[in-house]
Amino acid sequence: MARDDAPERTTHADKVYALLFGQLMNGTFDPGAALNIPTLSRKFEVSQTPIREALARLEHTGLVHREALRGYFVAPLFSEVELDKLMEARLVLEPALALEAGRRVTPEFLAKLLVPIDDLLRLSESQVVRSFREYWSADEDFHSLIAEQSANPFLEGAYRSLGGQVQRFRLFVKLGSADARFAAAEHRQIYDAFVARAPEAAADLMRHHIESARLRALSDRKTILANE
Amino acid sequence: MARDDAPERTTHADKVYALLFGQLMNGTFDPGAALNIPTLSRKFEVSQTPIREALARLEHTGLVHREALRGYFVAPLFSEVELDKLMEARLVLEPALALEAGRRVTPEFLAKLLVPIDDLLRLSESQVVRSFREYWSADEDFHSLIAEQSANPFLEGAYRSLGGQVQRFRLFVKLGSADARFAAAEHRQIYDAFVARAPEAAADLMRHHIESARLRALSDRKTILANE
DNA sequence: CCGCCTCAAATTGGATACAGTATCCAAATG
DNA sequence: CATTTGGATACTGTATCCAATTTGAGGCGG
Repeated sequence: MARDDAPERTTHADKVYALLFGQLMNGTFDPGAALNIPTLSRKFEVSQTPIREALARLEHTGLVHREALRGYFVAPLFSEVELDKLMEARLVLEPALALEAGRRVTPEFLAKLLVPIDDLLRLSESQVVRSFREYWSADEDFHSLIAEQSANPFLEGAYRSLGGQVQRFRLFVKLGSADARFAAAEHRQIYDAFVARAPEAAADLMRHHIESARLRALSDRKTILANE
Repeated sequence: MARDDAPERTTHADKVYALLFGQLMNGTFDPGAALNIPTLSRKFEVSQTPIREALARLEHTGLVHREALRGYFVAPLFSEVELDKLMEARLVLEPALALEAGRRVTPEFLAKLLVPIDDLLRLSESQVVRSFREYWSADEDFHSLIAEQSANPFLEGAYRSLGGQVQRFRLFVKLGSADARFAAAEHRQIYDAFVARAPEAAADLMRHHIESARLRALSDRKTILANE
């Protein structure tokens, strides 16, 4: 009994999944907070069944975790150690993704890749204070497009299995616009390597980019006390 | 430490998950077969809700996939191309896991690792024809223990995101006992590198092991026509 | 070949059973 | 008299079931 009887191609469970995903990304919920099903059911005005399914599917993103017979909870924030281990994992995966993507460069890929690069550059040069989400969205798009272009679903899947974690990182680290400028420049160098059809160079530059990001993250790290 | 002294507390959803997982691993279902919820509900004698939850959780293993408004299906078998890409992904992840594990070698780790190594060796020398599952279980345990010892939950998670895929591979490739002998020997070499506290050597040997396995898989490859 | 009809299956809504937790009251203790 | 403690009770939330609704697919007649 949907109140908007438009021809929906999406199920309630899909909509709840998307809504919760967005809210978790935006930090709407406190880390560790309980996600109890009857409350969410009332909040989203659907019954408990689609909520339950959406939560089950969110579990593998790392944004939500489940304790048997206790329910679902928002994943806790990262410790410094975890942050470091995440970056180490990215250091393993992303150069390999860049290498494979570099072997499959197409004009369309280059065109699509330019969008998040320019976005990040523009944001970093803007005097206006922007939300973290904008920076991260541009950064994430860049890395995500490369993962896609690797043409290896398993490698891409392994990268995406870190995806939710990467976003939780977003809530823990304050990225200054100076950092964003560095990142934008590094993205551009990787792009240039793609243009030059130099996969190994792209992989090396990606390794360097992530190592730099890791250092920036560890030095600039601050817990989020104020809101965005 | 919660100990279940009086009532053993497992939910129906957990039991259904474990049962389905085992049956999917054993190839009880045909690839691509529909897994419809009412039928499973009758079969396992529980209602549809725990079935639904178990399937949602199984989706992340790659053993099962879902099409919106059409239901759940057993994942299809691998093509040769996919098999190759899976091995490529393992080639990225597993040397890195071996490297990290090699930096954290403990006597307990070595002791636990010896078990699947010996199992595989014993199986490969046995004259009796054994089921694929036994070979694969020993092989999987070996690699899984190393992933665990890496002490990087993200890297380990990325490896495990391939886990179900690795098992689907099992249904596609016929591993002869000759191959198992090679694998057992290679496992032993990696073990020796761990004993010698030589992480880089362990990583190199792991790379070599997976490359060899890849070649063996591609040359020996046969679709499964007969059962185990 | 096309549209209608029928059926099976997914999806959803709500009700129930059950367990764990918090709360409150009163008796016992210092 | 204040404080603590035992236990009963209310409440919250998960896990489960079942019934109702909606959608998709295939058969049948035009």
